[in-house]
Amino acid sequence: MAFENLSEREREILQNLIDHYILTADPVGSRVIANKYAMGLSQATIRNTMQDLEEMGLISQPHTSAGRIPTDAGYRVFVDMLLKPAPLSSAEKTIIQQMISSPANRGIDTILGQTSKVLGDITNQLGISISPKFEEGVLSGIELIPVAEGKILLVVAVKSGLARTILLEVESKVNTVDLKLMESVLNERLAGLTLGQIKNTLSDRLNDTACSPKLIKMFIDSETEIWDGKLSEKLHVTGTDNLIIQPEFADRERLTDIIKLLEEKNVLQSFMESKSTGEGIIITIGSENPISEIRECSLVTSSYKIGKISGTIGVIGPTRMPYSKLVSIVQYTARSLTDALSDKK
Amino acid sequence: MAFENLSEREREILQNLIDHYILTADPVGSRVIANKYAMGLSQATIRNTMQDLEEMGLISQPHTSAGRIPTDAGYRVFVDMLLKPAPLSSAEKTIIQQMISSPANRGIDTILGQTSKVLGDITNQLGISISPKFEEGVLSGIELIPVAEGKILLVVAVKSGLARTILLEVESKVNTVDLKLMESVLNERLAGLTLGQIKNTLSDRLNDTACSPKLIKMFIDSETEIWDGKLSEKLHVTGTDNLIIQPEFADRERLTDIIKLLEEKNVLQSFMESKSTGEGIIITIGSENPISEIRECSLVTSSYKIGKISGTIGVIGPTRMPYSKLVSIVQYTARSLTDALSDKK
DNA sequence: TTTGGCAATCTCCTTACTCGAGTGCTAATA
DNA sequence: TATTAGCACTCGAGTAAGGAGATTGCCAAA
Repeated sequence: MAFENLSEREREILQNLIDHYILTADPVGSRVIANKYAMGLSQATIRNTMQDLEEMGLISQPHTSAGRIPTDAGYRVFVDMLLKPAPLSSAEKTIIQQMISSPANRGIDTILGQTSKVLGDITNQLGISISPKFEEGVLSGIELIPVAEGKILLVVAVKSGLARTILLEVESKVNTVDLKLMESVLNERLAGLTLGQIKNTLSDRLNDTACSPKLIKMFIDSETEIWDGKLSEKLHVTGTDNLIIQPEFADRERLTDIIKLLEEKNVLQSFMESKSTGEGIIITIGSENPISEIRECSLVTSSYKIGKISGTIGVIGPTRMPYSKLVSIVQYTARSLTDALSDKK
Repeated sequence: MAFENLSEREREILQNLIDHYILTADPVGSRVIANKYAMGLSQATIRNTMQDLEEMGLISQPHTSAGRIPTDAGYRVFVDMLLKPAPLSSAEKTIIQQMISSPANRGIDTILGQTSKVLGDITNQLGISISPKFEEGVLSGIELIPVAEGKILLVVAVKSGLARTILLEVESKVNTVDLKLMESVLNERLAGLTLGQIKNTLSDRLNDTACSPKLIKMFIDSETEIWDGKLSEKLHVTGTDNLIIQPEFADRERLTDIIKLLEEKNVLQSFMESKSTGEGIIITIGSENPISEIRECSLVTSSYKIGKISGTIGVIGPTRMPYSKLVSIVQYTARSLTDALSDKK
């Protein structure tokens, strides 16, 4: 649908209506727009335009004697054509920076936890962060460390300076020499590949080696655990309480649905990862959303980088969310996060 | 308060009342008890006894024309004197076993995640699990692995076969020889101590060594991150949706309070850890609880062991919870968890 | 000691009704 | 032709009133 040919007046009214609705959560009537937004037009005129907007499917009436509220399509137009990102206050910038980068020497996990927290806090929505997609990482080295009888710690180091560790089990004792051999074979054959590539070709690559079959078996067996990013990628969610307060979640059932979704984690995770690619901000509005539990919510997502690996952060809230503010916040946070993480490299 | 001298009848009525209230969440009247629980007594007699119980502070009336509901003290007496643990069905046992122990080779974190999930699911309450108290662990070995320019992966292995890894940063390059030296010094001086002990005495123990001062500095700087268990202990919470459905959380404010608490994690964590010691089940009822957000909730906790290190699991729900069932479930789960974890040793 | 009976109490639900907000339409106006 | 004032109409939210139902406490009888 092409809404580029909306008249100036139609745009203005749509904008004011949405602005006001975002603030109050109450259907907006012509009176409010005429008075509060001093457009120099009478209520009647505004009513006429509102009728037009309704015919176009951009706004709707909950019932006859109520004002109008934006439809998902209305938000879409608003976001695409009318959105003016709201600048962040310096206080906001400071707090984002502080939360993300304060104590050095913390794991990326902690940092992402902080990120989702700061997102949740300053947006008053659900703040989300997802750890980097390990599969995109290029292997820089593998280390095998015996930690106990039958337990071996596998360290997978990735170019951007990330490392991942997994405790493997192997039947009976393992000879140190065997272990060292295995280690060097792995390093030789796998270095420079992305973990994703390794995942798909591992068994081939381990075909003809002099390594202990026991160890090879262990590797093949734990293939998925080791190389599949999903298992190590974590979803951090903060600010559920913000959601509960929103009038759109007064309905208990809708609330339980979404909270279940948040606990499930993996559904939301794959969806968000599929969304955010590249630099920009991506906004997904209400019914555009494939996950039924959040059909009445919008997402604002962006991605951050650590070296060449990317991850996703974002915000979820009711479709009636302060988009202009959120866009700026998410964008700024994503950038800060990228900066913070590359400092450490 | 000594309630040992409750008459047989008083006990029976209290028991029936609580049983019924747990089921329905509605105040229980004399009529229900007389009919449903066929005690061979008239309503009037039961009313009399109920008055007595109310005077003792074990039950109370929400308002004049309502039935009675148990007070916290009433639940206490119920739990201490009248509780008969309900046996688990074999289906329940199976599902607990499966969830906890299915795929081998998973990290303890995943297992604990599964544990809280199964607890939440089969109890219909909030399932909680906390990772083992690392501080109790006895160091079995330390390993320092260079993973990238200025980044060193520290592996702390503990006797029970657990290992913890932390990515440390150090200014500029580090000589491999220095690293090896540091490693062996650490192993020499710290092996056999618990991490808690190390935490308190580390700087002393590193006094006069031939190690690179740069590395020593790194260790001293990151002291807390490395040895403090709190940072690596995780709290898993599952089943928030179960809570929302409960009528006692119809009040939005109470709900937000508790959800904030759950997101905070550390408050709840230290409280639960302080509770569960040793083998048994510990039940904390409503106002016995120091955390104000859960003054209307009860906790059923127990602890599990991995080697000599212990951790906590449990369940949170409204004081009106099916204690007899929960006790059995938590107990069985804790034991299964201990078993599952020691299998792996 | 127990029980039947009864007045009293209080919540919850239903119904009816008013108030106010907002619309859409029509006719007048610029 | 575009805008506006005026007005009848619609509908939801909130309030008040009036039962219905449940349960109690107490008294007198068994």
